Amino acid sequence: MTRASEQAYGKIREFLLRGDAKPGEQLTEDQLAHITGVSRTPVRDAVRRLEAEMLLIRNESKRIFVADWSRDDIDEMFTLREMLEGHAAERAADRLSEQQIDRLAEVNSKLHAAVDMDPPNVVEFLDENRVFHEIITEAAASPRLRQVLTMLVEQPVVLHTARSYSVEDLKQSARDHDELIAAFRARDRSWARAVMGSHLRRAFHTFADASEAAE
Amino acid sequence: MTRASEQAYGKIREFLLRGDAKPGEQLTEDQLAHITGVSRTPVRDAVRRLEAEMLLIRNESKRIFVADWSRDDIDEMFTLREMLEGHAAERAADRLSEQQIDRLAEVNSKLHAAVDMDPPNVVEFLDENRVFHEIITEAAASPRLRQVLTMLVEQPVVLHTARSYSVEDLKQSARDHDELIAAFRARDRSWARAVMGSHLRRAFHTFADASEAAE
DNA sequence: CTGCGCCCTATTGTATACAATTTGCCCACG
DNA sequence: CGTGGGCAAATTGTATACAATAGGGCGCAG
Repeated sequence: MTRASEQAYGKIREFLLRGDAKPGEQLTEDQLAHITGVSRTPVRDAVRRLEAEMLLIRNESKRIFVADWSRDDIDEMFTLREMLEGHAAERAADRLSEQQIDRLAEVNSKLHAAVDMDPPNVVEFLDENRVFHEIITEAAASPRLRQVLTMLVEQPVVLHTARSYSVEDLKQSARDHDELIAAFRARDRSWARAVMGSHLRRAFHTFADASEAAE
Repeated sequence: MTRASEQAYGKIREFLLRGDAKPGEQLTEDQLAHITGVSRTPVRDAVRRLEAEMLLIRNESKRIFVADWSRDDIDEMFTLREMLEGHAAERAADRLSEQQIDRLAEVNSKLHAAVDMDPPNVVEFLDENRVFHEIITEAAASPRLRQVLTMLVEQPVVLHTARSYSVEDLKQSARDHDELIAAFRARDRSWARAVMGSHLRRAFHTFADASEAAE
């Protein structure tokens, strides 16, 4: 996908992640073409990708809607991520170069810094968090695993809810990363998997609690 | 995807699974349009789907090639299936209706029958096997899980190699299914997961042995 | 007033022409 | 003989017009 198609993908994704469209709302290819400034052809490409990531869904007659995930759906998403990223962490423990581990440490220090700001810079936190996890997924050196994990992308509701996380929650998350780095330095597959597992499972509960509190 | 797009997908997939194109071979959209009898537009849709299933890959300049999987790649595929289908089996154990379990038994009896023919009907075996696993995936009632699993589809080389499986290997596979059905009837999640795990891991070794023998 | 069917409109699907990019070749030049 | 530049051909990307299909509303009959 070159310029137009890639641009459409990026713009629509941002549009969805920012929460500009309500879950369940219908979108049309024409609308999206107008928003992105390209024709329907590349928009259709972008929509296919976003469908695969399940940010968009189609009804029985191919119309396009903004995905609407229940709490159970999100639970299931974290469970799948736990399995797959746990596996990725195991493989990464065998494969990460020292430089890559240093890079993880560097990213995580930025993440700590974002938390320590007043107020905490949650957007920065989420960005660095994504990079951190991507480095691990990449190091797992499994094309299928990577492809599958890109589909289990953060949902708008999760990103939105993250803005109300407590500083303590964010700090704990960064500490998890520290421990993950320690596991990698020790080349301990099982440790890495276990930390990743509890990291993601706690993340789910943090989300669920914040989500309930918001109601 | 309606007629043309769906038709293109089906024909190209069959084309690949039958092994009509060699791994690593380049294909062009025009060629595929000619083969499928539709224009490039729906072909491009179909190619996107087959890319997601990793039956096709693109090089750095977007040209299309038949995927070529190493033994390690296939090992990794079975490992991912083991995790995900193991999880699916757990969920299915809680959710399968009695009728669905009966249907599994019915499908598996056809599978036994296909094995008992002389010579064994391997194509029929593989078809019924796929249906069997799909029923379980469906019963897991997790859209993401289902979507992810459809990507971990059988590779041409696996289907091709299956033709040289011994009758005993095929029988063992059908027996695994019998045990899985027993686990479902007992509503025993752990049992179901364990059987699914060993079933798929053995399937990998059966493949790997047959594959080596062929060399 | 209600239910059914038809038609018009909204929306997605397909074909095709053209644009952009990439590849590979050929030839000039060192 | 090798190497690099540039041109032509092959291939993918985009726009647009038209086709097919689904949905919603309106009128008519009961």
